[in-house]
Amino acid sequence: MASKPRAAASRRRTPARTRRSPDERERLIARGAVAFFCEVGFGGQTRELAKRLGITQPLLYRYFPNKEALIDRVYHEVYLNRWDPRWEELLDDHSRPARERVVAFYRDYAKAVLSYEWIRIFMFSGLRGMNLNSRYLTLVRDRIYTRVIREVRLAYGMPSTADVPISEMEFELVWALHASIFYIGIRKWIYGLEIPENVDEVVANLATSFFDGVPAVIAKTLQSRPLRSGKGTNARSRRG
Amino acid sequence: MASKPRAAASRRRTPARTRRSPDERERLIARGAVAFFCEVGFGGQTRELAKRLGITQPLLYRYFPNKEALIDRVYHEVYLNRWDPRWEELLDDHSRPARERVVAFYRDYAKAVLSYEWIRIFMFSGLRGMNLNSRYLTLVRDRIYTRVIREVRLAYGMPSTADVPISEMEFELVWALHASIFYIGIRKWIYGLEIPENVDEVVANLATSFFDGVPAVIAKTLQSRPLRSGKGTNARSRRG
DNA sequence: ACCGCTATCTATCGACCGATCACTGGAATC
DNA sequence: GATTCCAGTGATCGGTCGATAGATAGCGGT
Repeated sequence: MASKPRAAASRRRTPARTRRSPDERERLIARGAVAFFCEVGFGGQTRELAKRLGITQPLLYRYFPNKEALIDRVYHEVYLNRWDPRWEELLDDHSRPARERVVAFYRDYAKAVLSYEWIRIFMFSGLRGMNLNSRYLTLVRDRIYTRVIREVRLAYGMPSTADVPISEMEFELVWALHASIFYIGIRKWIYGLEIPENVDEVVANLATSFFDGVPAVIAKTLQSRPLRSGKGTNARSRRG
Repeated sequence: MASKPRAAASRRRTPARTRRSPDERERLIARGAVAFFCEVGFGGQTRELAKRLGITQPLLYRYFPNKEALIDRVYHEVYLNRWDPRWEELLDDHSRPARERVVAFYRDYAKAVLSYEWIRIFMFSGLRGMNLNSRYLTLVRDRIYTRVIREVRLAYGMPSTADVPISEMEFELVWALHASIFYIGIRKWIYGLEIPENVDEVVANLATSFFDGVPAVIAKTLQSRPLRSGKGTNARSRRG
């Protein structure tokens, strides 16, 4: 009975089987997987994902060997292709005032990062114990934070970062700015809180007051002893 | 065969059955559940939790009707009993300078909040779509943010919050401080990054520079138009 | 119009997981 | 030291979920 085809029925029960090219189907699945997993987390079920895609669950396994590969694809989809190389160029462009550049960068960075997908995938991958977050943030520190501090030093006539290495506290100040911006996304996309309508303006204010307020803080902290960091990812100091 | 007891075996196979009072066992389970779920997330399996507790999985169901009840207990264990009523008293204590009070509060708050359990449970519950986060943060805003802003206003001779209601941008400034502190915990307990050894000092610096930097920012933003907020949780303005 | 290829589907397997139930054995009571 | 009580266990059920295998149907080539 199970093997008997019931095609004799009057109505063809074509289950909306839309045949697509492998390339297109894979893109569709990858895109859907990003939307799906960043909403429900990586514990989401493949059947549910398939249902949202309008396909059957086994079809996923024609394009991805297993669920983990699908998740890896989501990571690549979200983490890569989101870094804008022009950010570094922008911060290096000495034809514009430093303050303007820093503010412009953070406005742009916030626009790229304060999205539902980015914020949630970032958190999910962090909680899952991936080291993708730390790798990404190491990139941010090396490519962005150092540039921002370099420009601040230059703008206020402080010694260049080549002469006096960046202190832990300086990094912490940039971290604080980064945090206050990123947390806007957390408030909205994770806590479900309302945030100001004009995020761009808030970000601009934060970046501006950072730039204006930094020298006072640095001057203050230079009087006290410097922070000792735990033996760390970023401690490149190899003084024996 | 299934019902036949195989007690005739030579060696007593007592499986470390330690009998405890119901109260104590429930506390043990609740405590273990907090440690377990905040590590692996709420998708963690009851069998694994039981194994860590050194008991069998069905025993969990003697003390909690189902997994969801266990999770609820974890929430209560972490969310409640963590709010310190003295925080409000501290911020209200006009015998000390406002700046000192704000800094002292944030040092204390950071000490309570920058823990593995709190940070991770907070994130997990947020990603799970609970509204516990927003309820908690509404509490923070009403009990803490308003007091902080009130004291800042007072300290700098600005109109009282009773006369001129707190602006969106003022809230955003406190949010930024909150974020820069909370994010230290995220960096450590979610991203697995190294953070400065002396967190207390960093927090003190952040709170101090917040207090010192606020008037300049407020003055600047008062010149421009105020932020319009999306119709929101916190918009108590009932102007029809 | 037929054929072959393969994208897609139906059916199902095996492991896992939350939950239930009847039984067990340690200790308190007499 | 027999009895009772109940914290704790072993066994298992029903549902879920990732993954596989064989059947089916849409499309291009001839």
